[in-house]
Amino acid sequence: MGLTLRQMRYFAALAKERHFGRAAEAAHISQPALSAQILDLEQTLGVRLVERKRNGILLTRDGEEVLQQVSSILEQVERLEGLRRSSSGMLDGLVRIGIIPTVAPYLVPKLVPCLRELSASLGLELKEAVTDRLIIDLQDGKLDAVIAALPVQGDGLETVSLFTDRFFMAIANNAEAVLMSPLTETQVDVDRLLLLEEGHCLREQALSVCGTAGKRSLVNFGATSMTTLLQMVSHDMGMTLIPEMAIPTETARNDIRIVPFADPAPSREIGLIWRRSSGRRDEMKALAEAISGCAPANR
Amino acid sequence: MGLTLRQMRYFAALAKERHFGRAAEAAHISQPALSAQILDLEQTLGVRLVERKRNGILLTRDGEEVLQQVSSILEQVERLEGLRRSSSGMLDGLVRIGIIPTVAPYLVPKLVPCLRELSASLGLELKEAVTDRLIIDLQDGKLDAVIAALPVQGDGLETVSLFTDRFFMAIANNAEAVLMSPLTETQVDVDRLLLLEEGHCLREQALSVCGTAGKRSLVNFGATSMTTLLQMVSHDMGMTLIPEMAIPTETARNDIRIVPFADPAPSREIGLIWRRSSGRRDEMKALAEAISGCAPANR
DNA sequence: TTAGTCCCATAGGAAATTCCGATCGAAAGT
DNA sequence: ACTTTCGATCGGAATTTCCTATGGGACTAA
Repeated sequence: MGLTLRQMRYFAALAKERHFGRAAEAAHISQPALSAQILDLEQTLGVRLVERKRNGILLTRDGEEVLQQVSSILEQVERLEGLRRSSSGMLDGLVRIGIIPTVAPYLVPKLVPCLRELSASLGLELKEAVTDRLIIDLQDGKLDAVIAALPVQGDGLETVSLFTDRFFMAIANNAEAVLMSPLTETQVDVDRLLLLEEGHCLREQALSVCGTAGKRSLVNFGATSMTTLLQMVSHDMGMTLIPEMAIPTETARNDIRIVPFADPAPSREIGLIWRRSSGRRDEMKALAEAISGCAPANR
Repeated sequence: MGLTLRQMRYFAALAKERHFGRAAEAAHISQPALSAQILDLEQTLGVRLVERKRNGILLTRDGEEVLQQVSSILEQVERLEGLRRSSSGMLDGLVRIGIIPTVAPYLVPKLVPCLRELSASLGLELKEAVTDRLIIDLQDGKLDAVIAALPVQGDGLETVSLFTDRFFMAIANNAEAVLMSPLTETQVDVDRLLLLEEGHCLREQALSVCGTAGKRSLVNFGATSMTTLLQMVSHDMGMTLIPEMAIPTETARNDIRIVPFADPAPSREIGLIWRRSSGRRDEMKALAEAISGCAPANR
């Protein structure tokens, strides 16, 4: 076939010992075995590498040249060989996590210090995008895990729940409309419901919660983020569904009123998703544990 | 044992095709064979390299890293493999030749253009030293061939004659001593015989020619070169043996008289010497041919 | 659900490579 | 000539690699 590491290793030994017998001993093989491999190497290279002399050998000029290259190769191989990951504890190296936009701003600030505490040798790389995009990237191997609202569909994915995030309604403090608390879906003025743009799962969830499955001709500004949405709310342009985890951040100003829903309060389930084939099930479970251990405490 | 090129080649194929079946095909082996080698590689490295998915595979981050190294190694190996000397015509590459001091100055000027004409792709590296030194270097592989006066002794050497170089006597034009021409050895005033320093074969040859095998208490200035020697001659400090090939160069000035010996004229045999084990017998024969073809024409 | 498909892993035996011990042959030294 | 040294060669054993056939998981399509 052509050129094996075995041949190179033996050749290197021979070049070092300058003697077939001793080189064979150093390589822990018999002299004929080494002899044959060297012969083979010479043949495949089409070059005489060593000069057989009475007292040992001498490298030909070609041999010297080849030795250079072989040494370099062996060195590199050795470096590669020394790579054996001790497959130490879980959560090592770089982990790339994708997070949906209606979770990221509220979770990330808690998540980062929390995970860094879990493992100092953990590199985080975060990406924010809508669920579909994240799932594609996950399946393409561009991400290691995704944090999104369940359920999520896609081939070869595995999922674990992180926490439940209840929904509330947000309305301007000085709103004309008055909402009873607790709220029932019938009270929602669908025409005044503000939504995120297409693609955000929260948009669909809001529509679902407010029982507007049918009538789809509603005012639809298509905001880009929760923050934008709530800015619109505070200007009394309407009302919007807000996840519990977003409340502390988004309602720091006091011009928004949060109205709870009547039991059973609607909610979304935030989960961690990864490729089943990644074989990192245990790591992911540990990661999920860490996340849910710090996330709900964001009050 | 650990890490073979085979594994790396298969891994590279797999990384390229991202599919075991296709990679196996590309590598001209069966899918299980490839599978096994990849498994082996993963085991020896102690790292999961690929993620097996329903539709093909995905490299893990470790896999990407390993691929980098593997590619580099394979590239280097390929470069090495492409080294196969076409073992083209003889006399290629660099040839290191050692020449004794009483030949070099007169032969080299002819030799260099002559050999360059023989083969354009021939690199010459010349070294001048006394025979013993040259032979040691030859045996150590520091030289490829030696041009010296025969016979030469040393293990594992092979020899071919280049040409015969007759001896003459050189004496000052206005010398007090008068020499009959042709000369017989009895006419030589041994006390006035000038010699090169120890180590030069010409010194011994001169002593031998002049029949001074026994009496060794002669004026012995120990000159470093023929040129020095002849300068001494021209100042009538004595006479010296001069090889025919040195005459044109050394007697350009007209203050030296060259006196031939009576038949049979004494001479030295200049030959080419190389290691039998070099396996370059044919090249050496060709080289010798080239040298003797240009050398005697130095008149 | 059930059958079908895709894809990689495993199993078992065949083929190729590599290895060893014994021996040969060339080159020097005694 | 006799011995020593050292690499090459030989024949068969041990190991590695390979192939075909099959298994088994994960989706898909009835």
